[in-house]
Amino acid sequence: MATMKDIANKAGVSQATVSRVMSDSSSVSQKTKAMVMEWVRKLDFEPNYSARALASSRSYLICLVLPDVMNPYFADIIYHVEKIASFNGFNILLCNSDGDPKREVDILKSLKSRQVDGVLIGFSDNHSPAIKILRDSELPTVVITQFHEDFDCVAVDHYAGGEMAARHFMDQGAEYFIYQGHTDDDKFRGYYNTLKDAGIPEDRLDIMDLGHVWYHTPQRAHKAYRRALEYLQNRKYDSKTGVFSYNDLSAFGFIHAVQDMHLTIPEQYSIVGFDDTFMCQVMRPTLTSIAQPKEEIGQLAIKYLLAKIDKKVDTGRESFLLTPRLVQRETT
Amino acid sequence: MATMKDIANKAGVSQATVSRVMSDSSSVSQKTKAMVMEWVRKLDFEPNYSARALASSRSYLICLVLPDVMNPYFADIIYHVEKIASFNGFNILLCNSDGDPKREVDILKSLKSRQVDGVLIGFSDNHSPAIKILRDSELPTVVITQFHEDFDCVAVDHYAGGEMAARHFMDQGAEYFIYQGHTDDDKFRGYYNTLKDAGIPEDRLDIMDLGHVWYHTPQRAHKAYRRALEYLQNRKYDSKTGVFSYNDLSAFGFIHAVQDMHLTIPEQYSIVGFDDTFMCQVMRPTLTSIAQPKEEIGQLAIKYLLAKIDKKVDTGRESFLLTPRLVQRETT
DNA sequence: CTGTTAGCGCATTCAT
DNA sequence: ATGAATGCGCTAACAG
Repeated sequence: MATMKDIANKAGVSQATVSRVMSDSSSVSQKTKAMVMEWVRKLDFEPNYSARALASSRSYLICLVLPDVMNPYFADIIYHVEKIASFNGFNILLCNSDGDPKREVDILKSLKSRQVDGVLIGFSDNHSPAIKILRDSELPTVVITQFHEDFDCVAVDHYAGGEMAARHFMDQGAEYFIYQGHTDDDKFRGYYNTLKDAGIPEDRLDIMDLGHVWYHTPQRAHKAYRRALEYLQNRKYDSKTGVFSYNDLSAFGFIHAVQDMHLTIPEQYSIVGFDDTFMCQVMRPTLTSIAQPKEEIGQLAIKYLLAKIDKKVDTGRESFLLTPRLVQRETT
Repeated sequence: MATMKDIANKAGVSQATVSRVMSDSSSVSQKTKAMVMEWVRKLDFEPNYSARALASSRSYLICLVLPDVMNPYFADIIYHVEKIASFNGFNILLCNSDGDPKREVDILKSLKSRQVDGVLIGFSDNHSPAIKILRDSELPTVVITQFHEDFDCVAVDHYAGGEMAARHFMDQGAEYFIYQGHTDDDKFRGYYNTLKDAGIPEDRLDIMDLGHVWYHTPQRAHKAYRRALEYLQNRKYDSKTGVFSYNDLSAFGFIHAVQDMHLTIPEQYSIVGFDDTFMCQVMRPTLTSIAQPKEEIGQLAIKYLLAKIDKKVDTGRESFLLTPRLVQRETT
């Protein structure tokens, strides 16, 4: 590995001049610049990041902390973030918190010593102790997926998503409504409030709580399936029913239960998932789902973070609330 | 951020002693060690990685280069690799080559200047120009997923996988065989040779080439579906047929075509996918698939790489060929 | 426009 | 067992 010193010797200039050429900041004459660049090419020189980071406390490293890198939703985010980051000369340090606040704390503590330039994080929990650590670190940060008042955020309007599902069901003529998922969630609130405001009586809304986990496993679908089967077996009501699920995987579970009970989709049961994962298009029947603009989330988050790092943005808190979109398919 | 100097001042020792305590290598008296550690705790000291890397050329950074981080198969690998790496004090630098040799080359060129300690890579192509660069860099490297004679590898025996599919079909009484995918692949060879050796005439094997891409998109399934539909519409043969697909997504495409033609699974068409992604359990009918031991691949690869970095392993080339496993479900 | 100098925080060699 | 000194490769004043 050639160093600036090597280049300087060959080109007959000082090491500082080589540094100037590389950062092409301050003034360097065209002639010496050309000289230096020639040797940079000849010796295939690339500046040492560790040395640069040590001297300038700029590592060109962005840490991406996610609760579950296996989840296709986050995998999408990783892809778009990495793409733009690398395009701008930054590398991604990927950390999986596993939805565990302890791991999250450890990760964030290590960031300062890694001298990362910025952090992109999806918290495992909005009350994670990691939050204080991150705030105290004063690292440029952008929170993705959820909101947190202490940070700049790029999130999706889950409330609006719930609203969309509710309206869609009513448009389709549903008279009874089910929600699959935990109720401490904006998408539930949007769903519930919209139905209530439309005059739907409370006894026409059933809630099937499946607990909340980040893990993206087939067990999710199984659990939803079994709960749904049990539910359908004991059910007498037969007007058109809308089923809104907190994620696609659980929606598939419900679909299978409906099929096993020889009920019809979408005539008797109209189903809407959440996330619009690629499975929605692959499954039969194809699943109507609320799509989160994953590409936009990732791109916006990393672009905003890079701008913050470059001090191009610093006017206090700024958050982006992206609107989801209902993608209609065969289940409705 | 406290530095060793700060600790040294507080503890009344030299910075060198603090360094010794932190690396707990050379001899330090119990007393001074305790003193130092106390201040390390009090000041919440953590060594600066950039400085350490610069001085010792050890970054505790592992670069994971993958062709498609969105693919669930690789997402699994990322998860297991990150887990073990972080447990051992290493961080993961994640790079997506997008299956593009040019990007791959750029990534690998940058690794030296990043001073990464090791590389875990899944090549976009076994003839990628990136290979020479990586070889010349002399960085500790482990290649995952595929084989390459110039590197240590952790791969899966695709040939055996094809063999398993072939035998499985014959056991089920299939008389006609289809292969979906590109034929320049060991899983095809294993499939083909096994059938041939069993006396199956060549005209009983159809190949449906879908091209080879890393990208994991629903379009894959659509393409497979349309090709399969067209194929089935023109088909007269009606003995039991085994369909072996080079990945699960394409297998689903075939399944849908069979369903649309009102043919039966597994009576008329017996289908086996590859990868055993979680969709196999979620889809109806559930898909029989050749499972790659993803967890084992990831764990073995990173463990072996860490051992190489620690110079605990250096006895020439060593490669691991893991055996896949057929998971039978409803499609066979 | 360019060279000199002084660190950045740590590992490491050489003394003691 | 420990301190002093040196250098890793680069950035950032400070001179000129």
